[in-house]
Parts: sequence; structure tokens; C-alpha cells
Amino acid sequence: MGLTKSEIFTDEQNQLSTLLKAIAHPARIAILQRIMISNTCICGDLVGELGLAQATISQHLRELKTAGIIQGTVEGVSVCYCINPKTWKSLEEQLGVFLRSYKGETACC
Amino acid sequence: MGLTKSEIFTDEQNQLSTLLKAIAHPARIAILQRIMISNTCICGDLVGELGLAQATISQHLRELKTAGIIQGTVEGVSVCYCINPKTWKSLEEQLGVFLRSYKGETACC
DNA sequence: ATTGTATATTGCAATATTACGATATTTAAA
DNA sequence: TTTAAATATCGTAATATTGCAATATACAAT
Repeated sequence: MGLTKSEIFTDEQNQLSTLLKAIAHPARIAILQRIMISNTCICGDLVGELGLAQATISQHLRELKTAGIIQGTVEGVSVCYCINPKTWKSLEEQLGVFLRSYKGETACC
Repeated sequence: MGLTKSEIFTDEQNQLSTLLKAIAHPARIAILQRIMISNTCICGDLVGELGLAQATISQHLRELKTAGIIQGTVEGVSVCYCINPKTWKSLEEQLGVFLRSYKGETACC
């Protein structure tokens, strides 16, 4: 079908997978790294630095924004994007719980 | 196009996004949680517990296996899957570096 | 060898994602 | 108010993902 059956999973599972999907693309990882380094970033800079078209980068930015991972404010003719601290913290926490629930001592196979 | 331009990104970015994509699905998160809880798990159990068809679960398991996140050994007629500790640690590290590179103090927008 | 059980693979339909050119929108400056 | 610059949106093509029925494969027990 091509359509995830979200209704059979918990809210936590759906929420975490949505956040992960948003960052599970090299371009979006690169964008986030760039934003974190300068703690501010405009779309035009990214177009120069990554090798993707302006429309494509704008689209990736929108996906990150829709997921709540970044937020943007208009600065004259350009837009300043930065990390949304709340979502970032939430992602860190959810991922921490998930990753740390593996106790690696006793591998079974 | 529908095809990620991997060649313009670093190996680190591509590697992390590949691992993230593998776990960025509620069914695969549920499968991993189930594997971690019992530290052993066979496909049949999952078919009973999640609401997905056997073929679908088998497919998700294969994706996790291809990404190196789980490994499986044949146990008679069934298969025992468990976390691949090496990949799991690598994911924890890569994600840790990525997530912690955000210094939340000075939000700009 | 045949049967039953467990998992994998194949083939397919529906939907989602990625990328980009073309165009729209928005704002600042001339 | 025209022009230029920066982003956003639309439309579209190519590819990927999700899910499942049907079938294949592998093994254990009879």
C-alpha cells in the first residue's frame, strides 16, 4: 500500500519515528550541522554550500520546520533558521530512553 | 528524481542518515523494543503482537538486518534476532556527537 | 518421503520521497 | 513604482517505501 499503519503503534513510537524520519536524510543532517555551527543560517548560504538546488533546500527546510526541529524568522529579505530547543531536547530524551534500553552485556546470537 | 544525491555529502552524513532511516519507522521501533526487552525474539512472536502481516514483518526485519542493526541466527525452524552491539554502539556515538553539537544557550530566533 | 511449522521472497498496488525548473511571493533599495 | 534579491510554492518526473497475498524455502517430526 505505501501507507504506514500508524494506528497500530503507540504515540511514543509514532512520534519518535516522525522526528527520526525528519533527520534521516544527509541533506537535512548537513543543514542542521550548518545551523548548529553558526547558530543561525539563511537558505542562500546553504544553496552555495551544499550542491542542491534552491527549491530542494527550501523543501528540506520546510520538512524540518514542519517536524518542529527548526524554526525561522524573517530577516528582511532573507530568513534566519535555528534549532527549536524544545523539540531538540525532546528528541534527545526520547532517543536516550530508546537507545539506553539496550543492555548489551548478554548478546544472545 | 526521487534519488538522494549521496555523492555530495560526507561519509559520516550518509552513514548516520542510513542508520536513522532504518529505525525511522514505528514498526521497526516496536520490533527493536521487543527485541531489547526479551533479548531474543522470533518473527512469529512479532506477528502475533504487532498488527502486521508476516511478510511485512519479515521485510522490516530484513531492513534492520541489512542496516546492520540486528543479527539473526537460525534456531531450528525459527530465527532468533538480537541487537548487533557494534552497530548499536556506533549509532549511539554518532548520534551523541550530532545531538550534542547543539549548544542551546543562545537561541537566535 | 510427507506433513506441518516458521520464515523468506516475489510481485504488485498504493502512497511517499527526492529533486528541480518554472513561477510566485516578499521585501529592500533605487 | 520598478527592479533586484531571497525564499517559497507548484508541477512534474524518477525512484523509494509500505503493506500484503501468494508462493517458496528450510527444517523437524512423523
